[in-house]
Amino acid sequence: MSESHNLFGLQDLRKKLSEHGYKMTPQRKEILKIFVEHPDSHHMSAEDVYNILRENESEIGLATVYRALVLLNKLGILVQLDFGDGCARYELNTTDPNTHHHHHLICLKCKKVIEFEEDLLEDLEYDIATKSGFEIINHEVKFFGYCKECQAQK
Amino acid sequence: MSESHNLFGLQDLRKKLSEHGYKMTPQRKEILKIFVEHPDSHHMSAEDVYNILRENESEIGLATVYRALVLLNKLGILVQLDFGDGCARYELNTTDPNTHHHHHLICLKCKKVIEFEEDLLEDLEYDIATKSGFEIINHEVKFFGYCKECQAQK
DNA sequence: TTTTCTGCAAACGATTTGCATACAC
DNA sequence: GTGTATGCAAATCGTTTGCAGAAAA
Repeated sequence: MSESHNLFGLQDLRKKLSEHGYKMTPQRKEILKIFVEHPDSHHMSAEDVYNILRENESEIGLATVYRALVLLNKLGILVQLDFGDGCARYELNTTDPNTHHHHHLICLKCKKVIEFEEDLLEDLEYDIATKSGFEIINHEVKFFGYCKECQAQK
Repeated sequence: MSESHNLFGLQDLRKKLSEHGYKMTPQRKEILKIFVEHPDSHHMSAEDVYNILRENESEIGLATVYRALVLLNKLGILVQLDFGDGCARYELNTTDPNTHHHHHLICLKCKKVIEFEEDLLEDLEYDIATKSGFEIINHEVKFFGYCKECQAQK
């Protein structure tokens, strides 16, 4: 199935857009395409996306990129990330609604961001819910430290 | 002992400053005092601190506040926090170096920030260290959801 | 044809910085 | 005295917004 090999294809985009009263435009299409076609270069900022567009001879304006990222995030197609480097970053939302997403290991030296797929926070969340009555929808975990490479040169 | 009742007194400030080649100034003293004297109003932004200063008839400039906060953070006297509300926030560093700090529960509706004192991440950190070779220095955990009060009105 | 979208440039808010003066050491 | 700190205003950076024209539906 095409759906399983490409979770957020353009048909999905069109559907999600019209469901919420938005229109399908070549700009939105192209911006989403960048995320789909760059699965390796995660964590792209608006500026990153804009630069790739300009490399591709695309005439999409920066404001349009910002607006598209906010929208795709609202539609659940992209997830917004914050690594404390002063700009919002995004990645394709590949998690199904029932699972939480991966954690990030941020190297204090080389600023590299490593993904870590594991979620051991269920116990902690249950604990919080019972103790404080807080209903947890999502969580964000960042670990700061030194990656293998930087440990050597420390 | 005065030290136990006031972890970061002015003597500590003076010492930490001179240790690193900085000077003790009335401005830095006064800014730290605000954090010490407002233990309840945590998570203050530069603007918050500046407003309190102006209430106190203090003539300290906003740029000085920013510079002091950055410095006090660097000296380990303050801890910088980020709740995704577009500005850096700070609180007194009351944790000893061997323990991690508390977590934050951020209400998606009223934006309230609740502190949660518990640290069950040791297992997870150990897991990450062994699996990825990443040396963890610190972590930051944020839980997003709905506080008791907002759950009712949802 | 109606409404939303785009691109540009201007506005924005948080933070930083250059510079002359003032102050801590 | 020497070097750092301050205060102000201007600069910066990421992001948002107003508006007139362009393009989906």
